[in-house]
This record gives sequence, structure tokens and C-alpha cells, in this order.
Amino acid sequence: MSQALIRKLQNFVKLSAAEQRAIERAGSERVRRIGAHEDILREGDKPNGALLIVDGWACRYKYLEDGRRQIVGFSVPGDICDLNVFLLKEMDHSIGSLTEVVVADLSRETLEGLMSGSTRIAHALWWDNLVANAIQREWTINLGQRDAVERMSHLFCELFLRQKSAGRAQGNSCDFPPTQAELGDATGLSTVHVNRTLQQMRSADLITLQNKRLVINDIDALMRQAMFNPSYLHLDRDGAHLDAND
Amino acid sequence: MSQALIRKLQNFVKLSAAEQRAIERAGSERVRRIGAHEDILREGDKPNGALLIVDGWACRYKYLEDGRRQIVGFSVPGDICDLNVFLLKEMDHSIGSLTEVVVADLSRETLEGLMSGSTRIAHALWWDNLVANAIQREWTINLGQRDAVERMSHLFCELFLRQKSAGRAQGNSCDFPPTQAELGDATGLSTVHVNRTLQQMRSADLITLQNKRLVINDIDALMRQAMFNPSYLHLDRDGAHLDAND
DNA sequence: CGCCGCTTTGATGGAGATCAACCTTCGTGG
DNA sequence: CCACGAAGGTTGATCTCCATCAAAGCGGCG
Repeated sequence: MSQALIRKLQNFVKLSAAEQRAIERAGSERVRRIGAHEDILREGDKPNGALLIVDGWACRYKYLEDGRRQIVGFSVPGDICDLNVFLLKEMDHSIGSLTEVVVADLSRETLEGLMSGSTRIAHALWWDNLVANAIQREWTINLGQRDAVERMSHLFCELFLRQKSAGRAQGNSCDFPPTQAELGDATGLSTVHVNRTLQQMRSADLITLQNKRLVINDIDALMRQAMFNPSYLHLDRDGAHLDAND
Repeated sequence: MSQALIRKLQNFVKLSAAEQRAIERAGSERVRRIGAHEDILREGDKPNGALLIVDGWACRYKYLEDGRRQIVGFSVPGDICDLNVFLLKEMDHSIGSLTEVVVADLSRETLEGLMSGSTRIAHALWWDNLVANAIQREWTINLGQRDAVERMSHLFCELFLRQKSAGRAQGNSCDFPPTQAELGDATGLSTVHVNRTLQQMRSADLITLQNKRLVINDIDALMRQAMFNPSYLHLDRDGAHLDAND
């Protein structure tokens, strides 16, 4: 159930078999299935614990008063939404499903149990949280400085590598369910311009995007195009000195 | 020394006198003074602990390969930069001073001591961290959806309220040291357009900005203009049920 | 005084928004 | 099994916000 999370965390530190089982158990306690295009958590809701995305894609988003919408991040299998958010009275943004989604609710007690039971798990979860913040900063940079092609390219690089790090990519391809309108809400571009940008990228033979599947024809070219530097994802085992040895 | 931090944290939970002293002590252990326009921490550096901004303004930023720069956040007195960042091998962005700055280095041990000594402090620091993430999300929205006037207005609202919450505003005015070029790097606008946007805002009688001082003539009008909703700053004492009673 | 960092102004150009159709795909029900 | 409708994708024409380029003010300080 929580294989993706475990795989991802091991990019930081190797977990013991017992620790993996503990995460496995936490992630299978309260599992729900949610239809496509539903809200999982809404701005203003009281959060109880964290959400683990087990399968499918979700996004965090927020509407402005006048109806404009910005997607501030995508959540893919293995992602934890808002560790610690139960400290707050209410959600300041919404989380909605893009596809059918399987989530596990991680209660406050479950999380505290995991973290106090193993400092290695605690550190791994904090690492994941730091990476999530770094991703958010990178989105700020993306929207502030990059033009349409660079922006889309960067987004594709991010989501391919994130899925790969969780064992969710196949060769040079991965799931990619967002519609062009959703890509527009994420990149701050109009749907029309997203469409034209994708055509440009296709004709430059950077990517293929169809049937909710992304194929990256030339990852180096795509990364160059995006000026993508993967170091912000911190996938190079920063916690190796804390590895479990079983 | 750390009055601003203590003031700010009390927007979440009331701290006991002993807890305030503990923070005070932590924030006065290793204090340094840094000149204006210097790097405090550079991308690639190994982080040891967190930084507390005691006085002056700093910013987090990152360059793209081709020299474009994006400022991803401003740090004002009372702000902690990257709690827990010592888990990472290297910084994925830089922190630079805008003005002369006084910082306190909070070592990993100091932080762990503070947090294990008082769960109330631990929660308050996590709250601060959650708010920092929310601010980063809001920047994403700002750059993705708002036009120039709305964007600048939103930035002014944010920084006024943040300083106010740390006891650093005076009436309807506060420090505001960034140059127009720096505002451009933060908002993704050119310097020229920042200038024209400010003129527009001045002539609409929203703000006065001179001598590194921001005066907000009509906060309601400014917030309306920006479609600013302060709830993401979580200043309404979400931890009140955990208040100390002395 | 003269220089340097910052702000301001004017003129021109371009990336991307907006508007308005039209097309394609696919699920649903008659 | 085809009709139809809705959701998503594509195209063309026009407009606008903001970038860019270039130069000129302005104030503070050595």
C-alpha cells in the first residue's frame, strides 16, 4: 500500500525492515477511495491528520475571489499532504483529486507513533517535508522567471523525477493525467497557450503527451530547455550516515 | 534580542515566562552582524542549524543559469530560516541581506533542546514553519494569477501584517527596505514596470513608499485591490487551547 | 564637485491573453 | 448500434500588459 512512500523515503535514508513494516501498517489503517475531480479537503476545513496519496493524482489549489484558480502543487503516489497541519484550525487551501485517488488518512496519533518510535522515520518525514517546501519555492521561480516552454518543461522534469524516485516511472515515461486546462491553472498560462506550447514542445521532439501518459524523448534536452537542476529534490541520500543496516 | 520571534509565536500560543526566557537565551548565544547586500548562506553550502533574523531584512533567492534571479521570500525580524534544514547536505537556495542584518545562529543542539524542553515551543516552531510554507504557496498564487498592481499590493499586505504580528509595525506603517529592482526580482516584473506600478498605486492613494518606509493609506482598499485574505497567515491563535497560564 | 546607485520617463516590440469557433473522443442511453 | 452531449483539444484573429532599450533625473556621499 505505501510502497511508493517507502521507496521515496529511501532516497534519504535506508529504513530497517521493521521501520518499513511500521510505515506499511500506518498507511493501511484508514484507506479511502475518492472519485475523479472531487475535493478531498476544502479550504476552511479543520484538518485532523495528514493524507497519504496511495494511488492516483491530486492537486492543491486555491481560488481568488474573482474565480481565477491557481494550482500550487501536484500530489502523486507516496506524497504526504501537510505533515503537522493538525496544528492549524483550518486549511488555507483545498486538495482535489485529478483522477480516481486512493488515500490513507494518517491520524495525528499514528504519525506521532511513527515518529517517536523511530527517529530515523522522523527524520525521513522531515526530509520529505523540506523537499516539499523546496518544490514550492521552485514553483515560485518557475512562475516568476520562466517563459511558457521553459515552464512546462520544468514541470515535466519535476513530475517525472518525483514519480521515478517513488518507483512510479517506467523507463522514460510516467503517468501524467492533468488536462490542458489544469496545466494552465498550474503554470499560470491560458488553456489556449498551454495547447500551443505543447505543440511547440512536441515538434521540437522533446516530449509525447497522450492518453494521460508522458514520454520524455530526450531528458537531457528537456532539462536543458527548462534550466532544470534536480538538486532541490535532494534525491542523493542526504541521510546516508543514518542508514539502517539490515 | 528575540522579542520579535516571541511576539510572533504568541500569535499561535501563549508561552510561559520560562519558555520566553529559553527562547531569549537561544537567540542570544551566537549573534553576528552582517553588512548590507551580502550573502548569509549560499546555494551549495552545508547548513548547520537555523538562522534567526534579529534585525534587518534578508531575502531567499535563486539564480537561473542564464542570470535571471527570483527572490522567493523576504525574511524580517523574528523569522527563522529553514528549521530542520540541517538534515540536508546542501542549501538549494541562497539567503542574502538587503540591509544590515543581525542574525543569531541556532545550532542543531540548541533547537533540539528548545523543542524537547517544551512541547509548547516545539508546536509553536512547527506552526511558524507551516505558516512559512503557506506564505510560499501564496507567492506561487501571486505570480501565477495576479497582475502587476494586485501583485505588489499583495506583497505589501503580507509584509505589513507579518511585521505587525511581530510587533514591528507602527500604526499603518512599517519598514520596507527593498529597492525597486529587488521588488522586481520578487514579483517577476521588470524594474521599469515596478516603478510604473508604484506610481499607479501612489496616485490611487493606496500607499506611500519612500525612505525605505511603507505607509499604507487605506488598508482595506489595499487588501481589496490585492484580493488579500489574511487567513493563510494563521494569526488567530490556533493553539489557544495549549496556552501557558502564567 | 562628481560619481554611483537608484528612480523616472519615453518609445517600441513581443509573449501570451482573450474571444470565438470548430473538431475529436468517448461514455451514455434511446 | 447509432445519436447525442459533454469534456477536452485545436485553430485563427485581435488586443493588452509588460519587457526591453535607451536616456535622463536625482540624491547622497566621498
